[in-house]
Amino acid sequence: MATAPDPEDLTARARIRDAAMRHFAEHGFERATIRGIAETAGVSSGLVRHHFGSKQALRDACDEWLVRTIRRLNDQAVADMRAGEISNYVAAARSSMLPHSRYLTRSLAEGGAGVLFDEMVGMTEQWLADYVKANPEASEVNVRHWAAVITAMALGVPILFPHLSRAMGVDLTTSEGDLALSETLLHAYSNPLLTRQEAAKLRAGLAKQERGEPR
Amino acid sequence: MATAPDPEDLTARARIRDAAMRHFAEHGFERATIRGIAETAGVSSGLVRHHFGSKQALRDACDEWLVRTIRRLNDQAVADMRAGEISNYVAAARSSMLPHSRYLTRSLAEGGAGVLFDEMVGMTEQWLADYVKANPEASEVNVRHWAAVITAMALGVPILFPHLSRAMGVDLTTSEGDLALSETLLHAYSNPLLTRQEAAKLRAGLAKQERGEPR
DNA sequence: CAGCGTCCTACACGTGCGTGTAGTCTCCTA
DNA sequence: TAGGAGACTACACGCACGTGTAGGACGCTG
Repeated sequence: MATAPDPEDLTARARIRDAAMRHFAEHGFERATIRGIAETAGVSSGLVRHHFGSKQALRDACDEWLVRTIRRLNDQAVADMRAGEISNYVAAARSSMLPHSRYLTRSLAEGGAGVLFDEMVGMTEQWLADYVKANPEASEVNVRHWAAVITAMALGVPILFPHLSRAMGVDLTTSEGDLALSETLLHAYSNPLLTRQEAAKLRAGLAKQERGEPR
Repeated sequence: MATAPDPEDLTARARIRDAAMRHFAEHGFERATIRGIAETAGVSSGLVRHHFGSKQALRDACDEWLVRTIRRLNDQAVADMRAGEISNYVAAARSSMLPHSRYLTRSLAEGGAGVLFDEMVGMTEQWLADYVKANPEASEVNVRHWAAVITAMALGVPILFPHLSRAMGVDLTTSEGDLALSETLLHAYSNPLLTRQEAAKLRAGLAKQERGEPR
């Protein structure tokens, strides 16, 4: 289960990248410094520049590496699931994302990691295609739009993790907190806030407003 | 309907605060500069320091002003709704938030504006209390937790606005985009992704895992 | 009018940053 | 063994930033 490090790892380049991901995750891109990253990696700041050229390029390299890593983990999880070796795809995806979630959410919130967002939307879209097949009454919507909105909403949770933790009154980094969050998420995903009738009514209101009704 | 500016407005202090909100919203706290804010406000950079003391204090003042403003608009919307003058509370809240949404979402994503987040959770919690009264079958969850999660998820949409816009293939800043987003949101809020049976099953799995099952 | 507080500007200071440059060391290859 | 490329360091540059300081302009109060 231990994620085998890339063969190219253990090199200074890999150490720099790992350190950069930690610093970007913890302090954000702006506050993170090349000198700090270099120190964490145990190299000189010049070497960072030698390997990556610029701070922005270092960030791009981190994004790209994360895309590759998550894609690999996802492919493996899908294969495991196909082989019947694993039952809970969501849990697998979650555990593969978790070590990088802080980096990922920061990058997303800062407007980066677009490729990853799109990829997640794509995965969700595939998932929803099956869902719509089983629930034809939900097919009145553009599935890609739906997938994008669901993805954005789902990402709101890790992005606002500190706020959420405080508002819930539970430290979400503990296992109790994780359990409480998981239960709440299951509840949220299984309890619609609007009935289909209410939604239809509001949708009609939207259309009317669109036709020129003042707000 | 035009929001009357505070009497203290039009002063240099107010102009600085407005400019700061624009810069923080557009560039984020780190990238925004006091000199740039001062230029936008048409004053010297020293005056910014004179009125607010430091960059962080300026940010705090912006947060505080936004809390006051949104609270005022919300109270007014509630009053209007009680008086039967307005039908759609969501639309009212949305339009009152919209001008500040970029500032708000950036601040939230950067870990700030905690007071506002908590306040939104509180509003959602009140709303959910009514909901649970009407739907007693949904009462097995901690309502505060539920409110916090819903709030975080709902905020994921504006926080990831650019990503969402790109993934949907629609410019969400246009009225067509706004309509598409609204319809998708109504769909998302009225179509649960899990049945209550599925959720119960997964919840049982969670409990089992908690009791020591290896992942 | 004198005094004073407030609003406001101009300008300098120190710092930490990303970046640039020159040079050393190590290892591989011909 | 010569040489050359890549890995790596030390160090300096220049700049933009937040912050500090000195002082002017205005208006109010005695």
